[in-house]
Order: sequence, then C-alpha cells, then structure tokens
Amino acid sequence: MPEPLLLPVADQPPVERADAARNREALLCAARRLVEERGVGCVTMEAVAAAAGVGKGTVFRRFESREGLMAAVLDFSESAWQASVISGPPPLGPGADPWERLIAFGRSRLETTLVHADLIRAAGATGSRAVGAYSFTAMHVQHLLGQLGVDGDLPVLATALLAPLEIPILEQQMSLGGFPVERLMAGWEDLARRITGR
Amino acid sequence: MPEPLLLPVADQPPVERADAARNREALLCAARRLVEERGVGCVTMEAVAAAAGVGKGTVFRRFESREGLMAAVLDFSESAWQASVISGPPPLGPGADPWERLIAFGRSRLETTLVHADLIRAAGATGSRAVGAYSFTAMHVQHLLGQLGVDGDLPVLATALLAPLEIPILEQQMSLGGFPVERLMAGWEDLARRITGR
DNA sequence: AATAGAAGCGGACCGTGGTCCGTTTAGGCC
DNA sequence: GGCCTAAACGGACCACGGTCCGCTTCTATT
Repeated sequence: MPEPLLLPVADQPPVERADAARNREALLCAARRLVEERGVGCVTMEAVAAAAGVGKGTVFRRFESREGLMAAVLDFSESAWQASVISGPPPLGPGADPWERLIAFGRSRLETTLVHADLIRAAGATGSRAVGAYSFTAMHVQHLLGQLGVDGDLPVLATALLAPLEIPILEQQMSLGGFPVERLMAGWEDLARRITGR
Repeated sequence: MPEPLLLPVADQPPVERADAARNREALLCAARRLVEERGVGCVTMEAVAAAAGVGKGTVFRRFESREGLMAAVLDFSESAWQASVISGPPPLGPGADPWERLIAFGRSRLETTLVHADLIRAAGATGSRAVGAYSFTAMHVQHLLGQLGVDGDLPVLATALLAPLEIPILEQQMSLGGFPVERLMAGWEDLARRITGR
C-alpha cells in the first residue's frame, strides 16, 4: 500500500533534517554575533548568511523573514528572563508576596525591554517573541492580579497593565513626552496600585 | 550689503514655492485615492508619483519617506476627528460631564483607530501623526482626568489610559488574545473607572 | 523685461528584503 | 552499498524604498 512512506507520527512538527538543524544553529549564532558587534540596524540578511557560510535563501527558509530571525535572536535573552521570573530569587521569582512580585516584575520588564529595544522593534509583531512573550507576561500578571484579589476581566486588565511597558508606548513617553525612566516606573506603580485597588 | 536677499522673517517655516505646494497637493490627493482603492499595502511610492504626474524624487522631497506620506494621508481623517472632540456634539464634544466625555472618547478613539489600522501602522512613529495625535489625545485625557479630580502624575496616567487604545496593543489583544472589540471596550471602561477612582 | 540664484524637479541608481527554481544532499528502505 | 524521494540549498532575480545630482523653473529684485 503506497501509504506515505514517512509516516507522520506526531503530526505537526515534521522534524528537521540534520543539516537543516546545523544551519539553523550556525545562522542563529552568526546573527547573534553580528547584532552584538554592529547593532541590529547594520545587520543585513545577506551578511548573516555569509557569516554562517550559507546562501541567502537558507536564511529565509529557516527564519521566514528578517523579523523572524530577529525574534529568534531575541528569544535567547527572553527565555533567560522568563526563567528568572518563574524560578529565580524573590522578589521577581516566587517567594515574595504578590504585590512585591508585581512591582518587581514591572521594573524588571521595563528594564529588559529598554535594553533590547532595537531588537524588539526589529522583531516586529512576528514570530515566537510576540506570541510567546505576550502570553507569558499576560499569564503571569493575570496570576498575580488574581492572588491580589482583583476581580473583573483579568485577561484584559492584565493587558492594560502591561501596555505601558511595551516599546511603542515607552518610546512615545520618552521621546515625545520627555519623561525620564524613573518617572515612568513611578507612574506604572501608581497604575498598578489603582488597578489592584490598594 | 550682501545680506541674505530673502530675509528670514519668521525664521522656521521657509515658505513653500507655488509649484511645490501644487505638487504636494497633487501627491496627497493621488495617495489618498490610491490608498482608498487599493489598500495601503498595495500603494508604492512610484505609483503615487506616477498618479500625481511627478517624479519619484519629488514625493520624497515633499514627504520625506513612505511613513511621512502615510502620516500626511492619515492627518486628513485625524483632524476631522480631533475637531469633533474639540467642538462636536456631546458626549464626545464639550457639554457632557467629564466622565461621560471620557467614555465617549475611549469608544470613539477605539473605533477610529481600528478603522484606520493599516494606515496608522504604515505611518509608523514618524510624522505629524505621531507627535500630533499623541499630544492631542494625551492633553485631552489629561484635561478630563483633571476635571474628574484625579490626582497624581496626570501626564503619565493619561498615557497609561491611552496605551490600550494604541494599535500594537489592540492587535495583541484581538489576534493573540482573541478578545472581541466589545470586551476591549468594556475593559477600557473598567480601567478608566479604576484610574479615576470611581 | 532681464537677471540671478535658490528651490524644485526627475529619473537613473543603489541596497536590501524576499522569491524562485534548477541542483544537491540526507537518510529511510531494500 | 545503491536507490529514491522529499527536503534543503544557493544565488540569480525582482520589487520597492530611498538617494543623488545635473538640469529646469520659480520669483524677488532692479
């Protein structure tokens, strides 16, 4: 019976061939290096391809688009940060009381977002960053709000609380409004206080 | 005395030559038309130039960049909206009590933002839209918050209240979160209630 | 009306993101 | 090991945003 010779065991992820995986790694590596030493804006797809010793087509096959590649690069630091939220030391990690965790979360998120601003912008709304980062932060904040006894539409409230920490809004406030970071942080804490009804 | 022949009377705006103004108008017109009939994504700078009967260079000289051009196109509807906030009928315009105005503002802003979503995205953070729209909405909300007796860092609070109405955040919620518009609006109202301490 | 010089113009040109397709290669099966 | 097919590859190619520079046109001044 000429059934599909390579039976699709786990359906969704059609497993990556060995050379493909190797290339993905090499590309990611090269991209990371180039971004670090030249800045996001000066890294072209062709340069990444060359640095990894592959053709340009390969970059796009592995990462879909520039945004996709940048998202992948970003994922690196992002996962580290997520880990420190999930299992790092308090007050960011578990152990502190919810309110302190929330404040620590806000400050930490604000800081890392600013640090990776360029990369985040370059990653656009695509790739795992968008969906991954968003759902993680949203879930976490939602959880903390729950612990703090907030009632209402938690998913939406969480998003509202996260919104001022997103790049586009931060940029607005810093460049157009001219607010210093410290003021933004204080403002965010105030917002959290009002939302949680403290 | 070879002083500057064209004395710089009002300093900043070096006045536009007649033909330049004509071209600007023609370009804006063409851009508006093309955007309407093909959608933002399918309008190239070259097409706009051709439709207006000028060279590509001219488009860029008048509008700086694609973002700049799109911002200019957007300005059209944006000003109309601003006018209806400043001097239109209540509850959006003056006359209603601050709370009702605030709610009407939120709903109206949400709606118009969604209607022009593509254009806003294409206009990026550049041009008059960004600075103009931002400062207008921020000022207005700030003003209403003041009237409602809110105390605290009003400029920052206003931004926080506006953030969930910005395209990137709306997109997150709608596409990733899957929330329907009505829920977002309800959530925003709730947020406003908490911020104003109602 | 003539002049001069700044402002505007156009379109060839460039760099980059993204696509396409003929060729190569991995790796399951006999 | 040899075969065979799907997957992966590479780099020529395309489209579009943006720049540049030699030429044209406007307009203030006389």
